Amino acid sequence: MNIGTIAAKSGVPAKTIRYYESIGLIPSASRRPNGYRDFDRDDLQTLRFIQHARGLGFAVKDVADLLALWREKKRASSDVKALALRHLESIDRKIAELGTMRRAVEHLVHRCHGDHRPECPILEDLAGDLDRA
Amino acid sequence: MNIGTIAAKSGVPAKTIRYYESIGLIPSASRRPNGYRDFDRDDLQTLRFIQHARGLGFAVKDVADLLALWREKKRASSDVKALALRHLESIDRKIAELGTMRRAVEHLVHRCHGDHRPECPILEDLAGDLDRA
DNA sequence: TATGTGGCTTCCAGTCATGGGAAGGTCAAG
DNA sequence: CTTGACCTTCCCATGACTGGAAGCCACATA
Repeated sequence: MNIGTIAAKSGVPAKTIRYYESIGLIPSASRRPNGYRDFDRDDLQTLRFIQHARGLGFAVKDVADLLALWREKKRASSDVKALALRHLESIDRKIAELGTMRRAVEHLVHRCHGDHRPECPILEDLAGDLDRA
Repeated sequence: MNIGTIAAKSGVPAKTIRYYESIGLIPSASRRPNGYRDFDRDDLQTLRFIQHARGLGFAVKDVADLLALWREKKRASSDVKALALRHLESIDRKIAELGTMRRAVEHLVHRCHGDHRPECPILEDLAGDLDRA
């Protein structure tokens, strides 16, 4: 299977597959006599695994750990769960941060008339009071 | 005012201030005979403005636009509001995306026993069914 | 057989918003 | 006079790719 084929089947762009190979996330694909990479069904399954994990927001480093766990038949599911829980917490932190921003921005937006006049509470708030802090 | 002083007063690290100067977000600071940058109260106000806007999640490019609007006395507040609304929408998109991830990850976490055994629904789900798609 | 098109290869650079650290000049205190 | 805390410029690294150049390879058509 050429890289373009496995890219289409896995949803991972060819460019990204080469990148994953270069950082060691996936093993180096075997080569045909003409130098082209040659992928098989195992590679496809690995790339789909990666694609799913990335889609859930796992960092590439975490995906590497998940792949190792996946291949390790003597793994403890607690290790997988711990990794996923850490990820869940990091998602929650990001959501909380965005929520704080969202409320602040929305508050500003609501106070701004949004017409042809220059007066704007958004800019006034951003400017703040020079003698305040 | 030396860069370290304005860094402390604005909350923007000295390193970042030099970077902002290099990309033209702030004007080039004047220099003392010894080559040190010399900042004044206007610079401090500008950096505080930037710091607030960045804290609300505005991209540096957007901050540049906000700064231009701030300095433009003949601005229309509708331009400021439009920019803020676009930002609000981008925040909402990110929150929605993270929310989707959160639900999926949480679902997996709940189904995983998390003990010494290797069976793990998280890995099974990530692996998917090779003959499915 | 020549030519075109598309796929494959490697390598370099850019993205975004910094942070780290090296090499070297400056300044105030002890 | 030497320390230590500043300041300067410069280049490299981050994360996770993406774009593009230069050049080979494969196959279909004229």
